[in-house]
Amino acid sequence: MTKKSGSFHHGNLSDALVKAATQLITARKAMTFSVREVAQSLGVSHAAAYRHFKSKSDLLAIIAQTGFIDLRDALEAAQIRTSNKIEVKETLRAMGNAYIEYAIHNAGAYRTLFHPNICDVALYPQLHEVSFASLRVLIDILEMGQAQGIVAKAPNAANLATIIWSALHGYASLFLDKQISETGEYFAPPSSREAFLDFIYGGLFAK
Amino acid sequence: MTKKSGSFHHGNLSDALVKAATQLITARKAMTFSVREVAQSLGVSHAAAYRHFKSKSDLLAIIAQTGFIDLRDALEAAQIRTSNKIEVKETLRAMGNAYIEYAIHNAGAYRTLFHPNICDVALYPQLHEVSFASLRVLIDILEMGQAQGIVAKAPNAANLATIIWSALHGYASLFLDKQISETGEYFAPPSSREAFLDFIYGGLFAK
DNA sequence: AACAATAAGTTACCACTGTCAACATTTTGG
DNA sequence: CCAAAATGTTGACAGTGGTAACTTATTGTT
Repeated sequence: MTKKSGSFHHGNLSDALVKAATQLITARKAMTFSVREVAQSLGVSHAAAYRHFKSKSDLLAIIAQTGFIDLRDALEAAQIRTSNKIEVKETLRAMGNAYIEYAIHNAGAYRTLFHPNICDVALYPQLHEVSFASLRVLIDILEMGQAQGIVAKAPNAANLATIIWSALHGYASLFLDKQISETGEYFAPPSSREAFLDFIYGGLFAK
Repeated sequence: MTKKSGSFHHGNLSDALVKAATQLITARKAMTFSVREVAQSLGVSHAAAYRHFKSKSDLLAIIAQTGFIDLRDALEAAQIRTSNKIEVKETLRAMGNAYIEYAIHNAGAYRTLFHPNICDVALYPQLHEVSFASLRVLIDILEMGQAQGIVAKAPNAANLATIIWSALHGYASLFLDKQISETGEYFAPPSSREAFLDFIYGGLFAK
C-alpha cells in the first residue's frame, strides 16, 4: 500500500485514502482511525490528505457514502436472489437478513454511517441522499406487496419502511454494542434473530 | 461550579466530575467532552481527575451507569402512571413513549449508554448489570401480560423484551442521528412515532 | 499532641491528534 | 516554454488522554 516508488505524486491519493481508511475500520470493527496513520500507511505525509479532504469529517462522509451504496447493493442482491418468488414475503425476509448481515460483517463501516460528525443534512446532503436510496429499495418492495394485497395499506409504504428500518437498525446496533446476543453470553437473555424477524414481519402481514 | 475557595481539597471531586461531564453532554446533545475541560470547569487541574478515575472510559462508564438507572426510573414511572389500568396494554405503550422521550431529552447521556469504549462486558460488568435492570422492567410487564393471556406466549417474555428494545432503540437512534423525523424535514419521509408504536405493539397482541 | 501513612491535589512532561501556513515540486494548458 | 494549478513536503499550533514526581492536607495510632 505504498506509493508508486520514485514518483512524487501518488496517482490517486483521494481514492487510496478512502480505501485505506475503510480497510482500517473494517479490520478494527470500530470507527476509530487517525488521518495521520492512514497517510503513513500510504507512504505519504500527514498533510497530503488535506489536499483532497477539507477535514476528517469530509473523509468520513465519503466513507459513509460508499457504505450506504454497499448496503443498498446488498439489499438489491437479496431482492434479486429471491426474484423467482411470486410473493414479496420472502424478499422482505431476505432483505432483513441482508441488512443485519451487512452491519455485522462491516461493523466499522456500519458505525460510520451514523457518525455524529456527519449527521448534519445541511453539511452532507449527498450522504443523506444515498441513505435515502437504500431506504428506497425497501419502500419499493413494500409498495409491491401492497399492490399484491399482501402488505397492510396503512401506514403508507414509506412510513412502513422507516419503521422496519428502525427495528433492523436497533437490532444491529444493540448487537454490535454487545447489548444483545444470540447465545445470551452477556447479561441480557439470548435473542434470536429469526424470532426478531418473525415478530417484525408478523406485524406487517397481520390482518 | 468552583471548589470551596481557600481549601486545597475539593470535597467530593469524584461526584462533581460526573455531574459536570453529564451537564456538558446534556447541553451539547452529544457525547463529546474532554477530561481537561471538565476539570477546568471545576477549578481543578486536569490531572486531579485521574486520582478518581483510572481513565476517561471509567468516567464514561459511571455516566452511563447513572444514565441506565435514570432510564429505568423513567420506565418505572411510566408503569406507575398507568397502574390504575387493569390490562397491560397501555402500560407498554407508556413505557415505549417514555423510552423514546428519555432518549430525545437526554441525547448526550443516551449516546454514552452505548459508547464503544465501554461496551466490553468484561471491563464494565456493573454497567451491563444496570442495563439489564432497565430491560427487566419491560420483561416483567410482558410476563404480566402473558399471565393475563393478552400477550403472545411465544417467544418468551425475555426474548420479546429484547425485540421491543431493539425496535425502540433503533427508532430513537435514527431520530437522534437525523435519519428520520416526524416532519420529514430530511430526505427520508415523515415517520410518525405513534404509527411506529402501533406497529410494534400490534405484533405483540396479534393472535 | 506528635507524627507517620495515605488521600488528594499540583506541575511538568509525553506521544498523539486535527488542522493550517509556507514552501517545493510536478503536471498541465496556452 | 513558461505560467498556473495541482499535489506533494516540512514544521508549527493548540488540544487530547495519560503518567511521573512532587506537595499539601487529612486521618489514624500511639
